Amino acid sequence: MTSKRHRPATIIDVARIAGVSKTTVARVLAGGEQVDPTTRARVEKAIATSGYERNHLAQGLRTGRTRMLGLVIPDIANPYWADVARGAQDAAEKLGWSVLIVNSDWDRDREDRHLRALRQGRVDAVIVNPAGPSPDMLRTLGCPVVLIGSGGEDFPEFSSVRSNAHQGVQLAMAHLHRQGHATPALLVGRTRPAARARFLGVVHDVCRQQGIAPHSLAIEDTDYSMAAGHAAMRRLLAAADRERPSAVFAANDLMALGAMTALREAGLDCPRDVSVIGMDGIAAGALIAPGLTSIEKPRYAIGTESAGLAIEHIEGRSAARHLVLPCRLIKRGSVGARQSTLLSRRTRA
Amino acid sequence: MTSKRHRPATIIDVARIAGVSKTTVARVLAGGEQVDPTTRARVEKAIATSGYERNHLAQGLRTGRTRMLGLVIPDIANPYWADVARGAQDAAEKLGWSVLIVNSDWDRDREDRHLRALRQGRVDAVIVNPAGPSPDMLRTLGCPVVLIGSGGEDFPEFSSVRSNAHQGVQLAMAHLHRQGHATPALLVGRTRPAARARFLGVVHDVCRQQGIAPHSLAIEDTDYSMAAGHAAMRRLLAAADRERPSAVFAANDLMALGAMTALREAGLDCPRDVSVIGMDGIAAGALIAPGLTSIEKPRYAIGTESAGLAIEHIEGRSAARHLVLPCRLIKRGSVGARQSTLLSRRTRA
DNA sequence: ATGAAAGCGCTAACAA
DNA sequence: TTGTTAGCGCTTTCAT
Repeated sequence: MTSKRHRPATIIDVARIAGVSKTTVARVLAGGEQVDPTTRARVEKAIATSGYERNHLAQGLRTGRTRMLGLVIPDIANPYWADVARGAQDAAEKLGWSVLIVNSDWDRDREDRHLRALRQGRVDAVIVNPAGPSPDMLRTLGCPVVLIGSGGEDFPEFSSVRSNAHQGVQLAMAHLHRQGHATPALLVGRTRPAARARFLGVVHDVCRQQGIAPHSLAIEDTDYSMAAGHAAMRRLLAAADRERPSAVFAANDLMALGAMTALREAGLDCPRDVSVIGMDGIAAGALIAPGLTSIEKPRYAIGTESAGLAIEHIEGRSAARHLVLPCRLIKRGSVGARQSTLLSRRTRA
Repeated sequence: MTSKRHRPATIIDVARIAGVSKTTVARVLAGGEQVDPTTRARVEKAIATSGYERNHLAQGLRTGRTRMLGLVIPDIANPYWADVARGAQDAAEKLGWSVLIVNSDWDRDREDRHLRALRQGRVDAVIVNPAGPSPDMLRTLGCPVVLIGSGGEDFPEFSSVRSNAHQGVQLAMAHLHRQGHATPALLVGRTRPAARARFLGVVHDVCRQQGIAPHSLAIEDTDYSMAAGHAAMRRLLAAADRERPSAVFAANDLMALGAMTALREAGLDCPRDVSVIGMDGIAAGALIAPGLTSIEKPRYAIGTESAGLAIEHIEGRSAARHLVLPCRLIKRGSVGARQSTLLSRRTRA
């Protein structure tokens, strides 16, 4: 009387049941090149009856491949990064890979620790939004690295994927322009100087393209939060030295939302009195009235593309590549055609 | 002249450098119980100079433990589940574990496939929000299972973690009651009959506790979306056969947001004319004016607790347990004190 | 077409 | 306190 074993079946169990060697089972498992159809059938039956499932750990140890990708992002609870993660997962899954997600919380030490941990035999490549520029750490990882986010192209040796900020800003400015708002006021965050400079630089480029004098745009320096956007809008409305802008372009949606609140509180109508456009395309923008017009970054695609690139690199194809993905204009109610000055004066009184 | 090796260092390399056996190195790695301080120092130096990092795959294969948890949720891009995931990750990380997240998209087949894949030697336990009731699949997994979400307690054999819907509804009803709204109208989704029944059941229980006749509450059956909530509110306002409710209690925030929009369009003020309370505590609720008062479910805690439970089970402690975590009232502007009928009539006219 | 045997990097008896 | 040895489950030569 043999005692029943409760441990998962191994390749050896299958071999015994089928009356073959484990090599043969392995061959069947591998998509079976040269195995006799009869043998194959026997093995397959044995696999089914034993409930065998391949042990990825053993396979990984032997082959040096885990078919796992590491994804280091600031925070999975942030909707932006959650979308990126979902994209990476979907692309990976389609190719039979998994994604191990870790959070850096924008902290370089945490990021480094995670990168180390991921490489301890767990993943074949990492996709990372670098919190701090630490090329040395990345270089010593000894596995393919794909950089995502704005800092990506600073390290040409690694592949990178980012959204096209220039084209996004252009989309926004062109849309405003078409509605008669050639010189919107700008709401920009000052807390991240690099991001601020990048944003303003791009806006100026676009202005020149559209034949607008960059310095005719009012710039209101503020913070990336809704409260800050609210305060900035109030300042803009209170400024006695210049006319009220017909439109406001906020560098993110949170500020745009704050601006809209300030407008409402001031008894002004959006978009009739002031149009507002944001960037990011956060979900809340669709839930308010009027809906927030915004520039949506290709979050999901950043995920899918970076996963694809990572897997490509692991499989030896291709040198480092730098992908720049287009943004999209989400038209909702917060941008409208400019009223004639007379009309807007009248409604204001 | 020895050629330089570019493969990662193994325990054997370390042993050779330190002039000891790999067992000794392993002992140092394990937190080194009985190793001579001198030897230990030599080994540690060897570890540092070689840049050695433990191979988790090999360790896992040998010990049968991966220190990885599988987390099966409907969708990581859904903020609710992203928060749960973050909680699980944080709790796991604190104990030196990792979490492998996969998405079921509320599809039973996908869920089953993922569960299978996770068990192929990758994770030591799974935490799952079951899309369909499939206890057999879970039983045959051969590893600890923790169920999260409403269906959890249907399988007493597995540990479960869920929010306390009863207490949450009680919080909402009590808050409304304190503000003079004893009999709010209910907005409930009809698409998920089980959830609908559960919600109404709980509301009725709470009514009885508070001495309110359950059937004095108007019930508007609708859908879980914002558009549906909007339409439902309009029906409520148009109903000629009963007075306009002083307050509305929506079974989720999306419906509540829709209701608020309908109110505004009808020229009514929230909360002066009609108070609104929702459930979920979504981020958008804080971004609109007035802020949406809501019952927040303990998403993050569901994650941390379920990860803790899973790890407990793996380490052999404790039998199945069923955790029920409290909800929290987020007071914002959408619920206000009831106006006297006279007053409300006047403002309406 | 099939099998025997070695070995991936590690841990855990057991021995010394 | 330290070392020897076996083996986790798999893939991969190399024989047959």
